[in-house]
Amino acid sequence: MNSFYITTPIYYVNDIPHLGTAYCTIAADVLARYERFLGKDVYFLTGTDEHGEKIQEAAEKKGTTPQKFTDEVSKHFRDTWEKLNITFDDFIRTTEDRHKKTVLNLIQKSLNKGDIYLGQYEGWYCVSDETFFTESQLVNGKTPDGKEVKKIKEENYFFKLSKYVPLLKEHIKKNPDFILPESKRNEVLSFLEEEIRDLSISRTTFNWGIPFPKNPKHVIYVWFDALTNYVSALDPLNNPKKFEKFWGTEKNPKAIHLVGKDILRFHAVYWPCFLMSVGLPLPKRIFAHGWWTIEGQKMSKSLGNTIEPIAFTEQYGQDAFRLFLFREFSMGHDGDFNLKSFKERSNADLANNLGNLVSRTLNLIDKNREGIVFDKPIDVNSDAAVLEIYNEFNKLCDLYKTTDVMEKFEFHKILTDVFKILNLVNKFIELKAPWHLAKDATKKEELAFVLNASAEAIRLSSLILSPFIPQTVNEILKRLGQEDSGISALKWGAGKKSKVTHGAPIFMRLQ
RNA sequence: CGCGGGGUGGAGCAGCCUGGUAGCUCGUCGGGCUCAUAACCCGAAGGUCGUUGGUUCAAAUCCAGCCCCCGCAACCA
Repeated sequence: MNSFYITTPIYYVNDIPHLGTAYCTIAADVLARYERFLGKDVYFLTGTDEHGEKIQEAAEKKGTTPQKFTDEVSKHFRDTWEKLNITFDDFIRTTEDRHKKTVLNLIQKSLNKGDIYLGQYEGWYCVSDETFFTESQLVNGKTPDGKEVKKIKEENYFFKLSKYVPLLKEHIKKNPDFILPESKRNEVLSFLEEEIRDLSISRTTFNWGIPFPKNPKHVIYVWFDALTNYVSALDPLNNPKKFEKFWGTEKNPKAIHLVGKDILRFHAVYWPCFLMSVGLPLPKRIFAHGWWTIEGQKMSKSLGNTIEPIAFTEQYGQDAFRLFLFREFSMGHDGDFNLKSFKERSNADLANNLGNLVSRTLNLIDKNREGIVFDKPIDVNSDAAVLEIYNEFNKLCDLYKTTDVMEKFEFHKILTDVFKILNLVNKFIELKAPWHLAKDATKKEELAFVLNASAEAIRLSSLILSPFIPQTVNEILKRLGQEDSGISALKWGAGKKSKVTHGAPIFMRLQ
């Protein structure tokens, strides 16, 4: 079945959307748009994580109920993604019925299997910080900043994580692309070499959450609750067909989880073990992306240096923002977000290279060929420069279509190549000087050839760029009189005869 | 011996897995073009790819040691 499932983490509602969450969500959006372009049936899931002690406290502070509080923040996330043109197919909230029911169902399965037991959680509690510390976090028997701690015992449910670790190790070793990038995979494997303790999966210290089956004194803690969203969104209880279609099978898993590096362990260790316990296939891939600093500094609320995605894109444009995120750094590494690089990158790629190429080409077609384009086949073998462009495109299209590069989030590889080709086209125009050809009545054929070839190169580049800069690409295709007809149009010569519209610059330089 | 990431021309990055002309953007200097968004094109200067040693006909790329920088309490992707 030609289906595809991509997820972002569900974002915790004690914060609002910022550069980090936008980065992750946009990356998932790029992949979702790409897969749709290939013609697949795509399910793109994002959402919000709404339970837990912090939410309960935050609601109390604001003098409201947790439900009202989460309704508000969750809506803010949803609105933000909609304004950013994120093409998510579903938005799950952990406070929804479909989610709660699925969580309870999976917990019950795990209970039935004997993988969950009631035990004692022991930890060092600091009253003034209201926080638990592990033995290794303590400094001279006190918190890192020197406060008193006391030992506390709490009754918790535990999940037999250790039981599944050997199976998980085997799975990771057998499937080199299960956890990516490779450095993160190694990190997980080395973590699994350590002694893994069973995981505490319930709490009795707060009640904003899903009550534990037959023991409502306990609330299901974040692991079993939040992670399960990836399954509950597909509503396996009510819609098993949908679930199978997008979750896939053991032999053909579908889910790609995109996560931040900070939550990799939960996704790469806890989540697969839960799935094994309840007898569901594992996801196809877990990809951990890096973090952004802002103007060289760590992003933090206290510094007040967070980037607010709506305000930023309203000022500088969504496409410039999207492109920068994936062009400047490779995913999986950390990067720095600074305005100077952002503007340089946008001007170099979007205004000077792509935008100006579109301008000069459309203008020449408009003035010298009555706006007619793609009226004759382009014989690529008749000209060395066009042949080079053609060959580069074939290589790139092959790479693009395999899905291997895109599904490993190696976006920068594709982007580097596209802009290299666009640069070749600028060189080609310079070499042929169509503005001279236009003055010579005997060179009409050659002029047609040059302009058709340039337009074709622009058309193909646009299609490849469409997941990354969808608005700009829409406009370019519109001006070229072409429709985005998907993968079938992604081959040299597929441009349809039409009349171009030569409008204002497609992308202005940023000052 | 804690863990992880990184050290590539002035700045920021790619290349490293699958050894074999060191590439991209910006910046600097000189030139060209005039269709186009002060854009576009050409040329030049600038790197012993952190360091030492090893493997190899050949190493930025593989192996070993060393040095330096960053992250590893919380908010947080």
